[in-house]
Amino acid sequence: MGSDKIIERWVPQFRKGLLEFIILLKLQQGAIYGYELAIEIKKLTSIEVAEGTLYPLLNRLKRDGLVTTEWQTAEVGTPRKYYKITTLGLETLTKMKTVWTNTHSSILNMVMQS
Amino acid sequence: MGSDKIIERWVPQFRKGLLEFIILLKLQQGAIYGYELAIEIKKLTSIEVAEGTLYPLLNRLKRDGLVTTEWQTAEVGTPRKYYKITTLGLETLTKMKTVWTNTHSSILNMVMQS
DNA sequence: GCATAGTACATTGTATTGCTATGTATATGG
DNA sequence: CCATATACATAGCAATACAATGTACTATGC
Repeated sequence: MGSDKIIERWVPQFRKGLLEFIILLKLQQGAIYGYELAIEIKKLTSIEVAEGTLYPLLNRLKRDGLVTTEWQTAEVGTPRKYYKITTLGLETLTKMKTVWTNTHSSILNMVMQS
Repeated sequence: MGSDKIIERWVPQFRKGLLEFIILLKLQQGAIYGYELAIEIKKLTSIEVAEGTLYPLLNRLKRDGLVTTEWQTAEVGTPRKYYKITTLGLETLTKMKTVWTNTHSSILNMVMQS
């Protein structure tokens, strides 16, 4: 098996948890609805989030109180469910940033040593 | 539920996949056995790897041809199984470094914007 | 009118994988 | 002897990314 195949299997695993972090980062900039969020994430990180990944994840964030939701209907178009980050979400995000920063510097050290 | 509790649940998810990357990074510096590897990872990254996590993971890496193993017996002490990175492992590691770097810069951009 | 593509949300089932718990065996210090 | 540390290993559980599928509305071209 080539390394490409291995990477292909690894990347989704690598993303686990990371997606939650990325979504909260994006939500920090303002409320957004699911479909737009998927497009934004792809634009910003080149990560293609499947809808079967995104919606359950957003529901988990809501269940845990990190986001709230609000339906918005317009005269035209399908109703959109907007997600907004809560105080708890912002608190959590701050801690995630710390974990990310620490992990990054550890890994950077290991890369340097090699 | 407080943000600490949420982070506690998030961190293991965040590590998924990352562990493989960290292990290959360490192995790049030379062969090492499982028990020592766990201690090294904790020292380098503050990540406490449970043995029930580490050994299955090392076996996966072996199954996929990223590492080879060799038993080494000494006059005293328990025999140790040394893990050595293969060419395929080094190839894979290079690609993982790229993914890591790209992801990091994307996230950095999102952090900046906020 | 109507077909096609796009927008928007949602669920089910599967595979992967980190972790807890547990087990085996050897070595060492009190 | 008995606790602790070293060293490897497996079984079962829980979390989660993803593919596949479904519903419903809108926009565009013909």
